Amino acid sequence: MDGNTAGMDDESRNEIGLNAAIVAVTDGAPRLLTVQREAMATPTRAGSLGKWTDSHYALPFGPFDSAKHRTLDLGVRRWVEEQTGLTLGYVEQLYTFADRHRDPRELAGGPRIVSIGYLALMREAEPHGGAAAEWRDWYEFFPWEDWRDGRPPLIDTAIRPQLLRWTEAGAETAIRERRAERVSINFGLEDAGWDFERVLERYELLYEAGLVAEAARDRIIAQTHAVPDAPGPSSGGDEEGRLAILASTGRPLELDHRRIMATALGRIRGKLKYRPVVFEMLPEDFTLLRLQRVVEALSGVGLHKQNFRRLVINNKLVEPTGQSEIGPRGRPAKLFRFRREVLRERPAPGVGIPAIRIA
Amino acid sequence: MDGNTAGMDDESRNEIGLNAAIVAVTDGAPRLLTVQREAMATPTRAGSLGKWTDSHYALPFGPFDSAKHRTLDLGVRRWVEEQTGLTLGYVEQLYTFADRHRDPRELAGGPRIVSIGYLALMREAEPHGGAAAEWRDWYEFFPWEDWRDGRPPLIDTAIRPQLLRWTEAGAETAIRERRAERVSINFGLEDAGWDFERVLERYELLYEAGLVAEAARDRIIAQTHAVPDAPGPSSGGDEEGRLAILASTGRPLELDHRRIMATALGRIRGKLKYRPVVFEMLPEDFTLLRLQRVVEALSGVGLHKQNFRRLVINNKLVEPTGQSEIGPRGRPAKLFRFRREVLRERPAPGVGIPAIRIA
DNA sequence: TTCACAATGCTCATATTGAGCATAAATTTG
DNA sequence: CAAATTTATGCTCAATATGAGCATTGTGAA
Repeated sequence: MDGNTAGMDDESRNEIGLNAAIVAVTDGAPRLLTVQREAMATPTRAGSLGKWTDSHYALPFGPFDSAKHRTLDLGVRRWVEEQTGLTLGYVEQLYTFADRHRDPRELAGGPRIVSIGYLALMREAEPHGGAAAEWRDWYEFFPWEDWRDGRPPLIDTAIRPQLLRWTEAGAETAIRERRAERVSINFGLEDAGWDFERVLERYELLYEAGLVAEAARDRIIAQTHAVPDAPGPSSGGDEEGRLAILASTGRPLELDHRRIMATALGRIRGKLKYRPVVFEMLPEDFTLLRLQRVVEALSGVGLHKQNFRRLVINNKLVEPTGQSEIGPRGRPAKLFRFRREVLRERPAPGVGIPAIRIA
Repeated sequence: MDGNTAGMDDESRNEIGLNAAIVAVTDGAPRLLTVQREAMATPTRAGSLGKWTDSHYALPFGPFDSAKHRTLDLGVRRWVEEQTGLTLGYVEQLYTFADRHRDPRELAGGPRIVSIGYLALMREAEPHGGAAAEWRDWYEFFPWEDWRDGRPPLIDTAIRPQLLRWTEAGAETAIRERRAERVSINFGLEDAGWDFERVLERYELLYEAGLVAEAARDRIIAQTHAVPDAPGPSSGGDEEGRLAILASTGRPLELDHRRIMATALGRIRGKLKYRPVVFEMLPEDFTLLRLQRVVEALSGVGLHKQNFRRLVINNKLVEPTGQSEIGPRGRPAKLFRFRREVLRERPAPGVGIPAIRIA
């Protein structure tokens, strides 16, 4: 170790990509801002990835440019603005990925990409930028994460069986046990054990088990380019069945963008509980039901209306504006606004999502 | 946006530094692993930084090398092993910083450094590596974060007065209001409002207000090198008083390492509550008091013994081993071990630190 | 008027949490 | 050796918080 950094050789210089998972909720639907991309430079055998083959959605992204960008998040803001015309408000860094053999650009022979993910929360607004920006329901990408109407059946019909098969296909006992434990923790049978924040862990498990389209994609690219030491055709199990379920494990995104999105989803769900981030996604005034719908959309669970209302009011997170909103039916709902003062009064104000209890 | 990345010019290539905040607890003292460094390449006017002038501690760190390192955290593990001889167990990524004008190497005319921070948790063990590795009590670096014996007096005697002075020195009303709010949220008067997780926010506030040694250091370096557009001598206020308190705002670290450490501390404190990470820092068997001391050391608060015990036992986080440990005095304490099964049973098992309540 | 439909208000049983008092099992002291 | 001291552990009680429902109140529509 030599104190100054002048001695760094070229190997230690890297390309840094900035990626933004931009999220909003409209009418109770959680949405992600995607940009449509012309067929990427990454070759895939057409049709081999099932019904999502033609889905070339990506997050807004671009390289970090230290000459132009004073900080990382200013870089993100700039790229997003260029690509979608949106000016971001609340922005938060998620995670930096740089795994070898997980990026199609690298697999295709390019340099290693260091990929920094960002989360941005938006009030609903139409994108009006260049690259065909478009909002899409985010449970399209993570169908197993939406529990608002109870446990999604596809977990037990499609995902678990394949995961168990993968578990058994492990070469050694130790590996099988380790896999079994991960499956049990992340996709366990009892609803009480489902941890809504482990979105990334679940996605990673599916990727490793070869059950999401990106895994198949990366494998194919690696084979095409004969990348040494790359993920081979995954260990054992029937390739047939595995490919068959790709269609039910959601829509893929370009590059490692679904991984970034998984990180984003997990982060939001966690943060919701102890920081008043929801209000970044609501208009100044809102009804309590509207607030509840946003929380439900993000957290993926349905909530008890009266108790939710009691919670936010007792915790003094909101205050009535005095006005009401007349709906198409039913009693008019009072309007509320966020009480910014809580930030000063309480350490960790959030809209606590009640845990599903163990019996 | 052009789909492939071949068009990236040199500006978008960056140096990436990997930094590890390695933490352990010994006898109730939370400790950070530091390496001693020969005088850094960054010139500082000797003596100008008060009593910490001669303190050249740093975190173990080194550049990310995409040829040698398969993933970022493998890179971290490698550097730490080389520099301290320690093999890391639990490792978690914290944050990636790349602000212009916050790194002495860049201020001194070098390229922009992208700095990725990692947190590692260790069981107590002696470092036996090269670079004079050494454990140091981490509240040396953050004296205002240790509330185990109540609110640290230096908050009100030294820090707040200076922060308030800084607040009033704001050029415009809007700036002053904004500063006042941040001070109130982060260093508020009522204990109930103290959020133990906002360690980074507090450190950043002190940095911006010029109240930590690193801020003075960066300012001096920037002036020495006549960096354009760099943080000038901070706005208004008496430079005297500000410099005077540097001695009481803790020991500095090289580069941006105290910032990384602040991130680490905040992260641990948050995670403690909902993931059983403490057990990474304890031996296989331990007494409940030992467990409690570790939690207290990390979280910075004293806990009610009986209630703490009830909490961990009722939540089935631990199980008795059947054995006891005979201490120098008093009734022997039963030994317990971590019940790994909770990971499968409950979504977010942790040792909940009771919040300080609002009246 | 009477309905259907939401929003709001309230109650009740069941945890969970905050504070202490009380007891048990060693060691040290007189 | 008995009493005091020290630490671990057990238990109780009041105050809150949470989970589930039933009840009531405004509105527009039939």
